[in-house]
Amino acid sequence: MPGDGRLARGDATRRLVLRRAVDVASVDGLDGLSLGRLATELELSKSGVFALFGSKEELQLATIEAAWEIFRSHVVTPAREVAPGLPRLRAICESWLEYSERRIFPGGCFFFNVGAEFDARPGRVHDAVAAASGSFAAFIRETCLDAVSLGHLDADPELLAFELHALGRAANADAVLNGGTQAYALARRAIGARLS
Amino acid sequence: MPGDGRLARGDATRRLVLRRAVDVASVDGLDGLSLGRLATELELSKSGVFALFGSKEELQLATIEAAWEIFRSHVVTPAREVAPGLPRLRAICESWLEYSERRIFPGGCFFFNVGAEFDARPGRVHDAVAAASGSFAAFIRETCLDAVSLGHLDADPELLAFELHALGRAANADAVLNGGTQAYALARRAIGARLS
DNA sequence: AAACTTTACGAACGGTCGTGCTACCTTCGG
DNA sequence: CCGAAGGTAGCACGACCGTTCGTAAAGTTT
Repeated sequence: MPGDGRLARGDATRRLVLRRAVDVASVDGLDGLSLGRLATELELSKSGVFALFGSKEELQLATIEAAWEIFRSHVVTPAREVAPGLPRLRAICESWLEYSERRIFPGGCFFFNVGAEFDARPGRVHDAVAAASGSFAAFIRETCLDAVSLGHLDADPELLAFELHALGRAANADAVLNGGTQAYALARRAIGARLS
Repeated sequence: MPGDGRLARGDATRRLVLRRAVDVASVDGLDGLSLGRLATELELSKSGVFALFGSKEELQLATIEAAWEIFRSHVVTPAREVAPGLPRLRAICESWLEYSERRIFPGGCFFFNVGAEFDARPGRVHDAVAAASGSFAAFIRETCLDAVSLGHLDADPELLAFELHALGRAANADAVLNGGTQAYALARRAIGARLS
């Protein structure tokens, strides 16, 4: 598509940079991101990449937003199409485990990694990560509440949500750190026992 | 104490540097460690700190080892003094939660943070982190196995160990990221339900 | 007392970082 | 058809990075 005017408007380049940025950040962290590295790998100029975002922090924030869109499209949106309550809860857990296991981000769950990276640092990046993470936790919690109030389950919704979220993240952590898929099998067994 | 020969032998300086290094790394990661920063904060010369370790990677490995010693003294050793089986299992969980909650490392659990940081990167640092993390996981697993074979509990030991480890790490992650102590309360409830 | 090792320092290296500034070039509005 | 707007590149900056080298003390050994 030569002469595409929209390319000049930069949205395409922005997307190109961000697609690479989320992958890099999922492995090396948001601090591991560097303008120069992105520019070299994508055969752009460092100043061009810089001008697209204005500062490194803005690049980090844009990367979080881009990762959040990808996360939602793989985990949240599919689950929302399933009937509320227990079926949706099962769908959340399964799509999340697949999202981690299939390495949608090469370093495993993006938000697990950057959450651990910025958990104890103040600033806008921390807040953005916490907001995204908290938003997904709230989604699990609400679905647990639905499942209980619909009579699908007998449990404390908040406690159940904490447990399910914990099991998924532990599977991601163990699998990425040690390799193999055994952690996912353990998580599926534990989740299944809780959602029987 | 002027004229203390052992001080000159550098072990004291090494300890001084490592004590600061584990704290810095628990917040900013092992990549966030820098020779210059450590030297400035401790009022030493950068080359002096460098000479103590020989390379940045060696500093990172030494930092992991120092953190592991601290971790063991706060979590593993106290639990080992408790009777095997269920009592020891309870002790592990409680001492680990206290270790996280009391911020023995200012950024929360050291191995949670550096585990997430290096999970998807190859190299000696990754291997050292995985070894430490795996060693503690094995300790939990063995204690679960004892508890079951002693008749204290009826459960799949491996699954139980995975669940307990997951709950603790999730409490650490949520508490450090969002502040507050609610996550620890949730974890204690979930653990208590599993160890009844 | 002389020889040697260890500890720590200061200066400097090549490199990369994030960030400006300037200029080119394409696209778009009047 | 022209001028404004904006994406992109080139270049330079100051700061910090890990690393190396030479050197001055201090401690240990002989």
